Amino acid sequence: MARRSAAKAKNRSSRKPLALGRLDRHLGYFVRRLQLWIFQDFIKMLAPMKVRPAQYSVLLLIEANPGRSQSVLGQALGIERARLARMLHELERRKWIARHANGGDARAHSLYLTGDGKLALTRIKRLADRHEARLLKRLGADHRARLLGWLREFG
Amino acid sequence: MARRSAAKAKNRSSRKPLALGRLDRHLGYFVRRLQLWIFQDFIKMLAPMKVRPAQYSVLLLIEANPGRSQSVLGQALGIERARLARMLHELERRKWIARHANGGDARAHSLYLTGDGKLALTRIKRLADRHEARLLKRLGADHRARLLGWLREFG
DNA sequence: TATTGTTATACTCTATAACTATA
DNA sequence: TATAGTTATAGAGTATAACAATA
Repeated sequence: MARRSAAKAKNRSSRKPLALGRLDRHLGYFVRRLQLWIFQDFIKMLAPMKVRPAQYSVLLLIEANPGRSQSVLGQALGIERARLARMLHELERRKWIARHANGGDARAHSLYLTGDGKLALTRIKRLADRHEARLLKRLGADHRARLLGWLREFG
Repeated sequence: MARRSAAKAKNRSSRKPLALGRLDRHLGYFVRRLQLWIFQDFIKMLAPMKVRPAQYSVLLLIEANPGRSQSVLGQALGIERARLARMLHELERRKWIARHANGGDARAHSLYLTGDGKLALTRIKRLADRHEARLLKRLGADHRARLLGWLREFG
């Protein structure tokens, strides 16, 4: 039988499940696994808009805080300023954000969403909601709420 | 006064704390922040041995499951086989692991720690313990234990 | 035909350093 | 002197594809 020989072949290389060893005691290992699952699901669900998690967080923060500078934004999100500069160029190329002169400081740029950006963000949020719903289903409402509460405290 | 003018300069660009907007409702955002904190602390504490989180997880899994193949190891850790091949070359170069012929399958390599590798892993574990202690202090014993329990369920 | 391990490429992200123009 | 933004480079990690040897 094909099924039996496939099972046999598999047995040769992965007979027993692997022991985690000390990894089982490391919070970082499990946090990383959850984070990977979430980001991969996010990227998959947001694929129609080609938006990655970091870009999404930048768009949301500009929406909630229009007119602020790159350095402030980068600090809030923990994105290095060199990386943020390139990311904003990409978002500008897509006509989703605009950089204007900052009244008080000629070195700084004030960041805003464009009309296109606001429109795109509406669609992006709908896709992000779907992702969040899948996560909720995976974790359960109770777990999710308590996890969120604790992690907010940590940050 | 220097202090006052510095404060004034700061006020111009970061007067108010930033609003998180919808980010505050996304579990992924907070999971990512915790994961970043943990990995950065891990890398800092393990700097004397120049070991990164992924390498550490590979060493622990080889220790707990000697003789298994690369493909099995990679699947267990979610590391892509091409990436794992390069990582194992690096660990082999440092004389921490060895690849032997696998009895049943001439395509596969069986992975083992060398004597050097076991010795190094002893020191690595001590540093990893310090990292875990710092995390425990940061989170609190209660939070940590409950988080670990929940995240284990998820994986 | 499928799998194991390898090499190669492209892209994202992190971490630096160096540069300019302001402050 | 220090800061805001830019450019460049190096390294890690992810995602593919293609390949040789073997199953």
